[in-house]
Amino acid sequence: MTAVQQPASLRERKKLRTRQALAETAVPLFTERGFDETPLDALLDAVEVSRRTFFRNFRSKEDVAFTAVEQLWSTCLLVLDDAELSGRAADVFRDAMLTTLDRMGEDWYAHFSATLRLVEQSPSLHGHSLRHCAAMRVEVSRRLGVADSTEGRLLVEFCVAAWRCALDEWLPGGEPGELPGCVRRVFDAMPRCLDAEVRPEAP
Amino acid sequence: MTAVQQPASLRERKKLRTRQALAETAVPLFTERGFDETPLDALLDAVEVSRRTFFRNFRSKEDVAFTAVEQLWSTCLLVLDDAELSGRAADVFRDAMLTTLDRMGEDWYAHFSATLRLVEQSPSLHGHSLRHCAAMRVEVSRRLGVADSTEGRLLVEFCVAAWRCALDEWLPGGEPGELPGCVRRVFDAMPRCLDAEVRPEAP
DNA sequence: CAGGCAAACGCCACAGTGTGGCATTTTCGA
DNA sequence: TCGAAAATGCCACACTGTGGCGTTTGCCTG
Repeated sequence: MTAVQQPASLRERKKLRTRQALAETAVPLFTERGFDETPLDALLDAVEVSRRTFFRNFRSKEDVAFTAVEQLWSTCLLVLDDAELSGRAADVFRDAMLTTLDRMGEDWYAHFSATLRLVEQSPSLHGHSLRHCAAMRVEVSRRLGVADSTEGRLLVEFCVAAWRCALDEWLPGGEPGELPGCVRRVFDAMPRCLDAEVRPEAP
Repeated sequence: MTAVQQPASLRERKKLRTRQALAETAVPLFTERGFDETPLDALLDAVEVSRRTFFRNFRSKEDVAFTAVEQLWSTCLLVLDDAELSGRAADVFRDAMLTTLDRMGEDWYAHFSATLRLVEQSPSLHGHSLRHCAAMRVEVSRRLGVADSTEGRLLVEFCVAAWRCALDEWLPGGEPGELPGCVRRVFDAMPRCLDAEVRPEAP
């Protein structure tokens, strides 16, 4: 896994264990019963945790379903911090994301794709996902140092949009090894898309 | 205003009047006291409407603050329906949006900019805004007939992102006459943004 | 114009999420 | 071994959104 193994204190390990139990239980549970149809109490009963402790670990019901997504992005931001920044910003972002994907383990891919399928089904989760993307745009802009120009802000919006498109293309299959290819394909399509022409519909 | 004047029946006029009263009261009220800090009951007391009727008119508390935004997009979709679709999809979208803006009245601009300022302050409203944009992407994709290719989906994402950037540039001033200029500027910047280079930060 | 009909309304009660207070248990460090 | 800090569980509360149901209001026909 990507999480840095910090045995740390017994207390922190225990807290992290309940966090993990909540996240790993939540995704299958929500998938089976539906996100909006599943009361939070169902998860709490399953993991045997009180509401109070849950909300100390996660900000919201949506949050607990997003562990895999947040793991990805926190890793990606670390990669960006360590990367040497030079060249086209779009390439830098794409390569950072590819590096990030390379660091993820097999189990993460399973958890991640399950999360994406879940997000597609629930409007509230979809909204949460979009908000998360917006937050990531801010962080990425800062790290790429392109936040102060129109072109820069447009580019970051564009890159995150491309990332989402790559996920859309990947999801039906969902094979871990295929995601990097989807990312490359979509990023290659970016320059072409501006010349896309409308197709007079004929339904 | 953009709303088609349909006197219709007395009943419908009455219903529409309460809808309008709610929307026009909501934005200043939320602006003054903060969106999350203002209970819905405060608005209901101000307009003297029961909760039941409120939720028959609006789907959520966020929804009532979005009237101006929805007016814009419903008009824009109508413009797209009537427009002859040919040429580059990005240009078609930009021109449709410019036409739409031209149809809006002075009072709408005031309501709209107030709404945008409100959205910037509240996380939940911001999330609602992003979800609304996603819904509009679907509608625009359908109308432009570009939903079936990677380039097409990328383009629509890109266009809506450009629209949001234009709003960001316009908002500080907020003069009605300046928004079309912002839109043109940002759309002109789209091809350039792909070549944007990272700037080695030096904090 | 009278009276039935349907739509809109208001009131009530409920489920669900998220927050704060407070006592209790568990863990860390001295 | 003991005190401090942190995590937990329990309780109560505010707020949003929904459904039931009786009542009012406007519409439309005889």
